[in-house]
Amino acid sequence: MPKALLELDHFLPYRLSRAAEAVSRDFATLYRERYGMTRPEWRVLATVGQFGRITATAIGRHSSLHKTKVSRAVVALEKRRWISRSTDTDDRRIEHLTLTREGVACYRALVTIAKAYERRLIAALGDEQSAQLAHGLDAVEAALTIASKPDHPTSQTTKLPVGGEPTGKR
Amino acid sequence: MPKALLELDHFLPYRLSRAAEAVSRDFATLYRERYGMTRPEWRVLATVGQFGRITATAIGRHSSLHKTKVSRAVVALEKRRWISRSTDTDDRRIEHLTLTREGVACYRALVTIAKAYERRLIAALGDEQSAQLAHGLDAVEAALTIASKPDHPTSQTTKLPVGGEPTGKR
DNA sequence: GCGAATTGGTTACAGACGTAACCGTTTTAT
DNA sequence: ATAAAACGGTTACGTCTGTAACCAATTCGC
Repeated sequence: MPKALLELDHFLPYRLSRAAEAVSRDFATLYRERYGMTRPEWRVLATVGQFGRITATAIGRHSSLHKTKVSRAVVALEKRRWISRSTDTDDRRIEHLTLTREGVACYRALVTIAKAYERRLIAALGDEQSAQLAHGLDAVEAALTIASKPDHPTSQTTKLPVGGEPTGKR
Repeated sequence: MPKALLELDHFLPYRLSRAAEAVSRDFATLYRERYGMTRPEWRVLATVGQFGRITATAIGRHSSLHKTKVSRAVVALEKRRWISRSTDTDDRRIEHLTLTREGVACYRALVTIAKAYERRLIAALGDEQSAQLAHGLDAVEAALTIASKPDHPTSQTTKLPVGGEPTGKR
């Protein structure tokens, strides 16, 4: 019978969550202090910036954000005049989003900040460990990032296949 | 001049956050469906289970949970009669937390589930990549997990030291 | 062509969150 | 000895979150 004890600080999901949170929080201060942006807003801006012209659902798919988060972030960014909408002419449900001139300026600044941060992070980790981390993350994504239930909350992540049964439950 | 574009899906903090979220969410279904527990409750239970007798602040420190989350989770777990409190006799501010009999039973079941999940996860990643991931996470923790401001929100994580200037970079 | 189902996007609501303020207790400094 | 500071823990409050319900526009099935 296996040890009835779990050391939380060696437990992979916990460690992953913990590390991600620490990095996220650290990085977030950079755009929060400077631009008063929230995490979803940063992601949406980054995604619109990356694609130039994109719809809300595509943003959600690409940035792993729940549709309501995207919707709210878009409203906020629109209010700041960083992005603007234009309804599609063929399908009037669709709204295309683009950066305004100010939006582009802000995006450029944020990209610079983001890249600088990533460089610093990688430097702090060391090239060796950074590469290992990247590989590990690749594997995680491969293991449970699949186009699953079309409606699922954050979409595109699946459960790990269940092999052996822990309890007598079925 | 560096490319004014950031590919979000190659951006390390994003990838880390995404992977962590996917795993967390996947794992969470296991204790949520079975026991109707929230993430903070799971962490608190796991921590009390691991240490046997522990205070609320120590739980927060050890499980990277904000003190209010710990407080609320403890209330919830107490209501389910899975943990119980006892005020310290020497210092009446301190409350020691322990698992009740039912709490222990539940903890044991959850540990089994957790370990099984971790095994499945590691199997899905492959031993090689799992090890790399673990090393990468070690590095992240080393890079920004330091006993910092005593009051800081989630405590014990620091900012990355700011070194060179982004603009004038070679 | 027309009702049912689907889709893009927003919103109402209830719960979860973090900040800050707080209470009672202990420690520190004088 | 006592006032101030520190500490363990809870709570009030405004914000953020996800679920589900919703609206309008489009597509599907027949």
